[in-house]
Amino acid sequence: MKTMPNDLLIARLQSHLALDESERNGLAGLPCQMRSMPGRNLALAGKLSENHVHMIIEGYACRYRDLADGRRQILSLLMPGDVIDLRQFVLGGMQPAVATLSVATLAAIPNASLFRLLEDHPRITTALWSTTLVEESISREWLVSIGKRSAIERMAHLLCETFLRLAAVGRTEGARFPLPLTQSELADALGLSTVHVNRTLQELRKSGQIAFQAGTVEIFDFNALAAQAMFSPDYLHLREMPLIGAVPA
Amino acid sequence: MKTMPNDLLIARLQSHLALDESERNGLAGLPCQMRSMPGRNLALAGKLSENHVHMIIEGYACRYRDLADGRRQILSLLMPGDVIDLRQFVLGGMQPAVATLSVATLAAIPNASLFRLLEDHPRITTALWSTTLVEESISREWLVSIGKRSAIERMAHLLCETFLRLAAVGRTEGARFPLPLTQSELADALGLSTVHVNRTLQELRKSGQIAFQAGTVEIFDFNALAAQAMFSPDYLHLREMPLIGAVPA
DNA sequence: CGGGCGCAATAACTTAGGTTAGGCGGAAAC
DNA sequence: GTTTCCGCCTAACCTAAGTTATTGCGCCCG
Repeated sequence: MKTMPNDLLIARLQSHLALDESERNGLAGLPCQMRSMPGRNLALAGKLSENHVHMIIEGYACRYRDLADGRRQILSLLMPGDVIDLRQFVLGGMQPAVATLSVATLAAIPNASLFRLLEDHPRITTALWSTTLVEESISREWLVSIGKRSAIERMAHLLCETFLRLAAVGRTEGARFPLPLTQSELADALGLSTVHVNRTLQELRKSGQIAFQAGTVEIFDFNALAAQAMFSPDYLHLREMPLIGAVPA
Repeated sequence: MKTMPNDLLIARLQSHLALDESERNGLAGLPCQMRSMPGRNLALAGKLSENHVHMIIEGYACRYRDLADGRRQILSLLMPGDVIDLRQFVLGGMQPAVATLSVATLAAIPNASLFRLLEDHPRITTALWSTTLVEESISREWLVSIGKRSAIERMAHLLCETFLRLAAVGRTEGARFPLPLTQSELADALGLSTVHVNRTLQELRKSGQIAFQAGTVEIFDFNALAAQAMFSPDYLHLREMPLIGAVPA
């Protein structure tokens, strides 16, 4: 049961760096408003307060960039446990746009409270830093995908990655997980066209690797899919990875 | 004159966050060994001590990933002022491989000294964190390039980005700057084939946009090149950007 | 000083993936 | 309850970029 927002934050931070009792207590004491985003495809641009740091509690969102002529690139998927606006918190200025991909609920922590907490507990700064480094690591892996992997490999890689990230926060059910993206959103994430995403999914279905309907993916043989994608999970920096073996072959 | 390694580090950190006197003094007092890497194309894997954080003082390097079947993706270019191994410092574990792209000289700071400094000056942690966030921001922009920009746009974008990054550390001369990459290294960075990099460079030359010979690039009209690439420099998070205007049109 | 090698250049040909254009079905809207 | 719209699917065709191959040059090395 990780629906308490502060617990989710603590769990996320501890997945990279062990925290002591007083640090955990400090985090647990952070004031934290819940904010629910009612629908999909909502740009969060003006909707999120600049004076708060937000974390996804439930649902999906993405970072994206639009080019002047309408091309769009989705830069990352954001899932429960992911913190959205640390860049803004640290560097100020703008960060890439964020939009929901499903109904979502966010937790909002006032910047000032977080600042105060970090003054008392400098190691929490390091823990938060870690989460941004992991995000960067994922970004880099996407770079490898888009730069060097074929369409099927890319798709397979994204599915493997998403499966493990969700498993780490308890959002998988066996080999199934929710993936509420349209094919054209997948296309924007993978640097492909919508049509080709469709072809690619057909191929993965026909070869019996996955099922994907109604926003739910099922991976029939994780290890095979991972091999095809040249997926290796180190870059996710998950400390525990009990689930790969647990997936039925 | 930024050849003193600690000064370069201070300058880099201050480009994101103003530091006070005692913080600057602390940084200036960091012990720091110089290490020179004699040639290009040296993987730094075993060569860098895990007990030090390294910064590039002179020369070029890159992060890269090799896939099992020989495909390679260059993930980022590292230039004077860039810190190489903060991920390892914070998260431990592996980070993507790094290789030199020219003769280079590095500064090595013992992890232990840095840890001690960060305990006394927590804001320096935030400043270091900022540098990794800027790197991430650049990664994301590469993602946009490889995902959505055409070959010429990609090349133009890389040249604009590199020009500004080098200008920020005083490594440009007017509109010229060193870029000691082979066409096949450029290909690995841009997600293109060597042949197509060649074609693309020819085209940029024929249209009078750039000169590129002997490892030196000259940009004849920065603003035009930036427009073609849909380059906008915000993502580099440079606080001062006096140089765009200064480039002759 | 001659042979080999890495890099740039270019040409000929192939292909993965993009583009355009429909059709089909379900769900929200009126 | 029909209309509209959006998402999925398919087919035909196109093109940007990949692949393979050859040449030539400068440089290091023997």
